[in-house]
Amino acid sequence: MGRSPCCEKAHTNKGAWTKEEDQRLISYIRLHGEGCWRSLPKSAGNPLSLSLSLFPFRGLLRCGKSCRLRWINYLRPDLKRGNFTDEEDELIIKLHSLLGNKWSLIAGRLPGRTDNEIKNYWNTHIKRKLMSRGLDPQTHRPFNDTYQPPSPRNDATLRHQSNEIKLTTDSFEDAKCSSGTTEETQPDQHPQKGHQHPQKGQLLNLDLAIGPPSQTETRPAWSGNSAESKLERRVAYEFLPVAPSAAAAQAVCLCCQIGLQKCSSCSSSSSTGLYRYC
DNA sequence: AAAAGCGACAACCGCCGTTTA
DNA sequence: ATAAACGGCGGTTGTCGCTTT
Repeated sequence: MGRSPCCEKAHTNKGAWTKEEDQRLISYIRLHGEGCWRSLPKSAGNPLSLSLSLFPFRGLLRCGKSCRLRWINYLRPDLKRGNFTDEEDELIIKLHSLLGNKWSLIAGRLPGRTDNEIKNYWNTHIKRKLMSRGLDPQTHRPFNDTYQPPSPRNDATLRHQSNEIKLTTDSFEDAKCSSGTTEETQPDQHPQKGHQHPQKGQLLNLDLAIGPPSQTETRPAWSGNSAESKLERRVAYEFLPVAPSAAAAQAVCLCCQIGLQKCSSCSSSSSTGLYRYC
């Protein structure tokens, strides 16, 4: 019954990666591509490999999970290194206000950035930045504002919504119908002034389906049937005032929606394109 | 110069949904 | 049908380097 373990934990390394290990992992992925992390340590660590020159990844004593993390967060060639720009800052803040701590979803909107990187950056920089503005980093509302918006920020709420989505958004029609049925996700019902969530009728197109091939290459956002991808769909449709097809025709891209920059699809102005997913 | 404090970030841990034997 | 591993994610921790005292 069940599978056999991918690696013997007693014989795997832990802690910081060495340059040698990195090189072995890179070599392995160049040969075999990403994915199949389960088989990676076996292949990469196969002592029967003929020579180090032919099998430079030989002797990689790491568990597949660790290899995946190292690759995704550090070794991937498309990673953008260096400081976050102000635009990225603001985008992260906007996305966090909508998605909560869904770092992978947020990272999917920031080409070359990883969820771990964004999470760390959030905890070390943006939290403080928001607090200095007098805003609660979790709710994105002023500290003296006691209203607790029912949003996807709360994990329990998330799970609840994910379950709900299974029942309500399995099709476009369902999504359309359900968008107005859930009390807790009606942003326009917040009684207080100054609430930052977009109003119903103010289309918020996160463009989760056709984003650039950053991290989404291996995770097509709309194709899955998981609770997560359904949640993405829900977020995208949350504020749709009309049928999705009609909404798509009117859609304004994310960058324009949050006021970062204009783009040719949404206005006559040109765009420099960093977040231009239109 | 040394110790303490702090910030940044890589890596680990544990959980959850999915897959597979 | 079931149990166990996989893959992915978010939260947390450990470590390193820089700054301050």
